[in-house]
Amino acid sequence: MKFPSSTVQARFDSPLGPMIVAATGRGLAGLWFEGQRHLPDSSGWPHAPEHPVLREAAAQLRDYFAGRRTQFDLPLDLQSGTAFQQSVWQALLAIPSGRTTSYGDLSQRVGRPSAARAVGAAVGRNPVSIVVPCHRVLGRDGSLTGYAGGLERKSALLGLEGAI
Amino acid sequence: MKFPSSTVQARFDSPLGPMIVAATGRGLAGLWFEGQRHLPDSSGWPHAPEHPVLREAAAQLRDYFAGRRTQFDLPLDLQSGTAFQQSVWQALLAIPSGRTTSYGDLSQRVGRPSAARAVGAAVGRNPVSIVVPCHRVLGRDGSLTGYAGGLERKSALLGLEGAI
DNA sequence: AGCGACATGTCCGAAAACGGCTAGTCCAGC
DNA sequence: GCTGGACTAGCCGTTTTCGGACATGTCGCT
Repeated sequence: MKFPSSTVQARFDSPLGPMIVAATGRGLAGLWFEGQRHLPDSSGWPHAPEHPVLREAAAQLRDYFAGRRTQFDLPLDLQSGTAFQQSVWQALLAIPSGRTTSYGDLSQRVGRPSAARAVGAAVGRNPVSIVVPCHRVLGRDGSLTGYAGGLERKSALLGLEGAI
Repeated sequence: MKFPSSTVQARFDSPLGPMIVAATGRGLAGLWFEGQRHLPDSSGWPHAPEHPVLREAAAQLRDYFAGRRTQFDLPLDLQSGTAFQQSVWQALLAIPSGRTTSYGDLSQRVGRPSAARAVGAAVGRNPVSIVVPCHRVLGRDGSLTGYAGGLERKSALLGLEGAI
């Protein structure tokens, strides 16, 4: 969970609570609910509400929460994670809106069939909530299992996407 | 021992063997004998022999080894160390050429009178040999004790400075 | 059905090891 | 007596190591 010193941030007020958006020179690098688990220390990042990537992200998020958008079109910077984590996060991007998958399924897709548990840990560290749809991963039996932002938010997001 | 990704390096041939010089945007950040202890991994740093700081450092070092210079005038970047290490390295800069001091004395000057041993460890990690004169520190009884570049080089430097 | 065991990558805290030390003690040698 | 070497026991920041805890799933037993 390491971010370059050039990272900038802004605040975004979502229907599910206030969020922090972060970007680097390469693209959107973070999106967290305030107070969620695994929140990085963002105190050193300058606030840049006018940053083009942050502005565009906020716009698309507003559309998403309004039900007018089902997928995002933004440059992403996922380099904050390890190689394994990045491969997992990349795999998350392939899950379409309205669909869900399981940790075990993901582990197969990533080429580590027996690392379902490690995949769970990696999914939990996803730095870009919502845009990288970690909320679309359920237990094999369909249980909600967990969400860094709280299970209520997870089910709210799935409801919004019509995947309940 | 952490250096920013913007670090650049060059090679410098000293009478005591080849050395590596490194600089960041803030100034001279490293000067090591090839193969010495605690050598950082410099393989990722671009070579920039024409970098102004590196050029000037090489020039002053040539003068130093020729006996034409007893102190250096260069911007330094010591941020690669912890707060404690930086305070120790800073204290080293106060030791004039031709003079020596002891680890215990340094520990007092740094405000940690009983941390002589920790000071020893910090001195050993000094990233900028010669310019930050870690070779001017001896045991309380005047013994050479140690030098990351080898004791021969330590005594050679002290001889050059007329401090034997 | 329910329960235990095992596989897996990463992070985090705790504990131990590791030094470019020193002051103190104790003995040989002169 | 004085000196010097060997040994000891504290000293302390940093680095390394180690043990759990996780957003799981499959297998084999009861």
